[in-house]
Amino acid sequence: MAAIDRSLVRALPMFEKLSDADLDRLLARATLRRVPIGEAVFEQGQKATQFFLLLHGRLKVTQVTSDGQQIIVRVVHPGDIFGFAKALMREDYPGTPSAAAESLVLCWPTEVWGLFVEQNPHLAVNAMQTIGQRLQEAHTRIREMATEEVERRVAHAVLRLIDQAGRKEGGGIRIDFPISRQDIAEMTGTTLHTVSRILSAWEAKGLVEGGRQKLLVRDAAGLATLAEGES
Amino acid sequence: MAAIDRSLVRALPMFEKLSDADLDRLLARATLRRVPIGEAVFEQGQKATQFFLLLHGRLKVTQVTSDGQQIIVRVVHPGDIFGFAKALMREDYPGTPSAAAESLVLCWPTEVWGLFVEQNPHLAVNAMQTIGQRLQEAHTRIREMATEEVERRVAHAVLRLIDQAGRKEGGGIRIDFPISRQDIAEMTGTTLHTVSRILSAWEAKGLVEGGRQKLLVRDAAGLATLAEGES
DNA sequence: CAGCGTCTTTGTTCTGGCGCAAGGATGGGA
DNA sequence: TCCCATCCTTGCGCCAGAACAAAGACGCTG
Repeated sequence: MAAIDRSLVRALPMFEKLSDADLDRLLARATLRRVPIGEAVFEQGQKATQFFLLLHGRLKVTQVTSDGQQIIVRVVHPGDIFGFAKALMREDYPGTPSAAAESLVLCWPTEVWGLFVEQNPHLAVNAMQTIGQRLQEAHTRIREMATEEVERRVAHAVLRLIDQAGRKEGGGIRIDFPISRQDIAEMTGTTLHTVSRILSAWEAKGLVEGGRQKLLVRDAAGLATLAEGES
Repeated sequence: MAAIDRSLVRALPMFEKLSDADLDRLLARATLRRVPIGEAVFEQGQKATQFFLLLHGRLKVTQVTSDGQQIIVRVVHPGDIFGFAKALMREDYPGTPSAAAESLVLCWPTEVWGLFVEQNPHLAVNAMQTIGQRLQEAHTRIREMATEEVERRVAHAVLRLIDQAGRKEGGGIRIDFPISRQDIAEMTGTTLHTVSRILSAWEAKGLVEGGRQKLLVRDAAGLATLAEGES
């Protein structure tokens, strides 16, 4: 399993209250895995045998419908745990997380989840809060999809992205991993064509600056205004 | 706080592994509240001071957008816990649960949540599974809203309803609480007009039977076929 | 640096379902 | 019993955005 970078793990809020001994015990059960761009950590429908923690990189979790349509359910950022289906009483993984950027993942066998939570109550509480936040986010998205039109949904999605994965750059905020129009379309329930048109319009207004698999937000405030309604 | 019907509580899966003594300790901190039709247990945005368990009846949880649009985020069924925002690190309630049918609710102050989980690990695990299931459901809904057209979404929503709140009745399955076209519209992200049209069409095909705030599903299988695609 | 696959842009056509409008049914309350 | 508040149905016009189509642009590979 090679050397697991303890400082990376230590820095995560989820583990900050853990004793060194407990942390070591956890890490002893873990394996480290490098995931190159495009590769999946596991596949939707596969039996859940492990759960994971993203140390570095970026994953997009997709679900495929029976008729082949694909959507992006969420984006996994460094420090997030994912794939803990077993803890939720599921036998299989509900989605496929694939690497949008070169990623580094910690893997534990599902049996360790018990250790994870029993031995250390914060972790359980923390995990619950995490899921709780995701639930909120999901509800927000449902509300957006139900009530807002496409342009506002895209604006919201982009704002969320720069919030979660924004890096300051001369004259704006860049989304810090490769993301295509298609991806944004799958996050907002529309088509890449429509997204492209919208981004072009925004670029003309000086709100953003596009590029192949790139997006730089020039005027986050303007975008927020747009997202909130009155265009 | 009057007499809390212990048999009602005992029957819930969430508490089945709890000792009588522990159960009593929990119930000692609870208050019982009757919620008449149309009334809200609490309001969206209100500070979270309590969490709840629905003993009897039916609640629909709505969220209102800044521009006044309303959607139904979920339906609370007997045995479900709800409004535990504090456990998820939120200060306020994210939605408004109002009674679709005369309801009976157990209320605990948020401080008791600690007791709830620490004293009894199953409860924590159970709560987490519950949230996990909701998260799944939410993702399913997101996927549906993103990829399916209105008729299929409505079909899915109705199927979920008869699954969660169906009561057998001569020649079909009835949704066991008052539900309007408007409600279904708010669950599927459409308008009551469209829902009405769809239900009329279904009625003509012999799939369902409508009525004021009523819905009887005559042919669940047919509906399922419709929901899955090939019309 | 030429070739190719992937990603993006932009135009045109077409349609699901929303907005608007009007009328009809149902049940509860006085 | 009648009235009134809700709730439901149905018709019609319109438009956001999907579907279809076809070029362009970028960047990687050999």
